[in-house]
Amino acid sequence: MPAGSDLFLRMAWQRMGPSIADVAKLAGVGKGTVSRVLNGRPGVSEQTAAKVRQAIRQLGYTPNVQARRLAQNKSDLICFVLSNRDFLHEFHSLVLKGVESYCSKVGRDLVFALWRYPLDGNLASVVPPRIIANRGSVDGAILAGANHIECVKAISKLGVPCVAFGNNLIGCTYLSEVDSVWYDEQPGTREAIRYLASLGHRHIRFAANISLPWFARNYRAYSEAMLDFGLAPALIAVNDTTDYVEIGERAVQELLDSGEPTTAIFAGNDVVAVSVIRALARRGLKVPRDISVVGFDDSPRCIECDPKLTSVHVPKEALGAECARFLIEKISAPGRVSGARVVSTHLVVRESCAPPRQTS
Amino acid sequence: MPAGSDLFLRMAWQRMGPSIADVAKLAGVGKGTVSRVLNGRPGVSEQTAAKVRQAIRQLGYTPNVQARRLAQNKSDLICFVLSNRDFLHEFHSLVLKGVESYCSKVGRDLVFALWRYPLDGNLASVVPPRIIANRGSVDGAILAGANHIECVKAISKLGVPCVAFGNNLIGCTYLSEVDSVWYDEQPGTREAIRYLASLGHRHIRFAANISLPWFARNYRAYSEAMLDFGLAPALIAVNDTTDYVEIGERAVQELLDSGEPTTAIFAGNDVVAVSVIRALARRGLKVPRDISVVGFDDSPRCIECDPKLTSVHVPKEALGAECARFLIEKISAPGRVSGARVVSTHLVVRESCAPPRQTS
DNA sequence: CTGTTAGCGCTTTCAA
DNA sequence: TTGAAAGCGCTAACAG
Repeated sequence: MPAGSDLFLRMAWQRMGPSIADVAKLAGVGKGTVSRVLNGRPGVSEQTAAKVRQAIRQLGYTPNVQARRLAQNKSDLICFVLSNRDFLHEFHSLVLKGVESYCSKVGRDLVFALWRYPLDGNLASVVPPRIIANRGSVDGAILAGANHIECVKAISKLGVPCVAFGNNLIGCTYLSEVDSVWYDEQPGTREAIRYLASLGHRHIRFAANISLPWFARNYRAYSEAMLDFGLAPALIAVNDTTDYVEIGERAVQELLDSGEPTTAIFAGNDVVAVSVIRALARRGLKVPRDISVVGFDDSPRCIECDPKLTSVHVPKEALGAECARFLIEKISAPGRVSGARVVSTHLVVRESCAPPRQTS
Repeated sequence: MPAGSDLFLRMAWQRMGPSIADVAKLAGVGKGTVSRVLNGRPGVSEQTAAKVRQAIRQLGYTPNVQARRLAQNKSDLICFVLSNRDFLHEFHSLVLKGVESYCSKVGRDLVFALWRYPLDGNLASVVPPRIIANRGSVDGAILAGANHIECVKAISKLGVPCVAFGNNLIGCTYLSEVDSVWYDEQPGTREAIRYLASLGHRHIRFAANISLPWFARNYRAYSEAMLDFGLAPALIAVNDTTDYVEIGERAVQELLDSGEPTTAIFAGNDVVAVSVIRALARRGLKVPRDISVVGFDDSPRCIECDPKLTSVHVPKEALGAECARFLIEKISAPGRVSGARVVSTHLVVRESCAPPRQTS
């Protein structure tokens, strides 16, 4: 690689702009001084600082990020890892948005990576995303999507600071098993049950595949809330498929077959809820006239369907922002922060619930 | 910063792993040789290569990306810029997925950035995303979302290789005005019209806000196809709102108010189409019995609604992959490739169309 | 085939 | 308050 301390030559040789040395020479100061000005560090007289700034402007100088990163041994890059998801659905899109906002506010950039591996907890064949494995590539990682807890631990052990999205963790037995951010399904679920009860409902059933941990957590919150209001929890389990639309359809079928009295259905999430409403409609049952439905997530489809869906709101952007904040704290104070952080949920009332039909 | 050529000291001092020098010393070779082995460059005997690999394994060495980037003056990073969008909707999620697949296949990582600016073409107050402006941060950029053509040109002029998503470009007068990738609405639109015509439809109306360039392009494709099939194009324009749901509702209202004979509606996109179906249903009109509807995009909601929506498929992942391929070609052969690239569209038939109702 | 050396552009002592 | 100089870890040209 040619040396070329001459600015013009270097520019001609490759699109490599002026360097700090060029600025220093033009301003008639040392490189160190330019660096100090650049980083707003104290100990430079206003007079020289002005000279330096003038030179910077004149040359159209911008610092070379790579060089700075090498010298400081950091990257200012955060990696957003989406694990075991086909693509960014609305939920994680909004989480990503929250992460992005926070990062750009604190001057960090965001690397996006997908990661796929079998979720059975067998780490033997799992390799971390290349960008994480490459030392120095990123300062830390946010593990979103669905992760197995052992994989999160493995990344941590690599020495990469990381924070995981809690609710989709597989094999996690307690909140703070790894550094993570969760949404707390309890407050919103409680509100939903209270709301349905106040409408007069007593037979509220929960529909989902509770072999999936996030649905299992929702179900637990539902059960506790039901008991607190003196109602009997009842589950419509469709545990042999992970296709949300199918879960909804099959739940309705099972419900009607069983003949159990039911005036409201609490769906595991909005997709299931919408599917339930459609399946009900196909059988001539109208929501909320004949039966009430509440969803979970508060996704955009809540207002795109008819009737508009009452749903438990999950603050996805706040969740993302919290992940980013937590991670950056970990990065800047290694070993000083850890545990789980939680954001709350609440009910958003729309049109899909009504008092139970009087069965005279 | 302490020197520390001693491995142990350096590791204790900071989590900075072994360097190429440590490997060289352990293997009893020079740094250059290690570098050659690392990069699979020829000119190393298998014997020494084995020694080096052994040393690498023994030390658990991984190359420092930043140092390599500085030395080679490149970042191996591609920036995916989402412009003027609140967040990643399904469409761009899939584009991003396509970009990610391609990039990870060729060993490049992906930086995600949001960019907001007024779309009126007034560049005065527009600043490029920081990551783009920072020299050396990324090797190139994919400009997705909705961009004003002048902003794309401005980024190019910065010396950053870039490729834009064409269909959402504002102020673009011809395909190859900037390096871009487009989906071609013609083939799919033509198929849709042919299909409706073969079903017996003659009164097919297009519903959208054609002040939005993407809808305008769809409308033009629709018009041409109609004329080719000897049919008269007819537009239901709702040009005073950009809310797709509202466009659908208002289009139906306008259609019914006008009393014009209409047996099929070609919606500007799927959201408009679904909204049209719902608005129709509220007025007692059933799709496809009373009227046929076709959408555009082929988004996931096509199979989540009832009836399932017949729609023109846009190959979003392929589009993203093409953006990435194009950009990487530009990066590796500066000035040698340019222009516009196009991916095709096709019709996906589902349940929302039927022969027109016999109005006896 | 291989070791040595001179950078890449920036930060950070250290001495003045 | 400042300049000089020694790195950061790697690549690439050059000499052997």
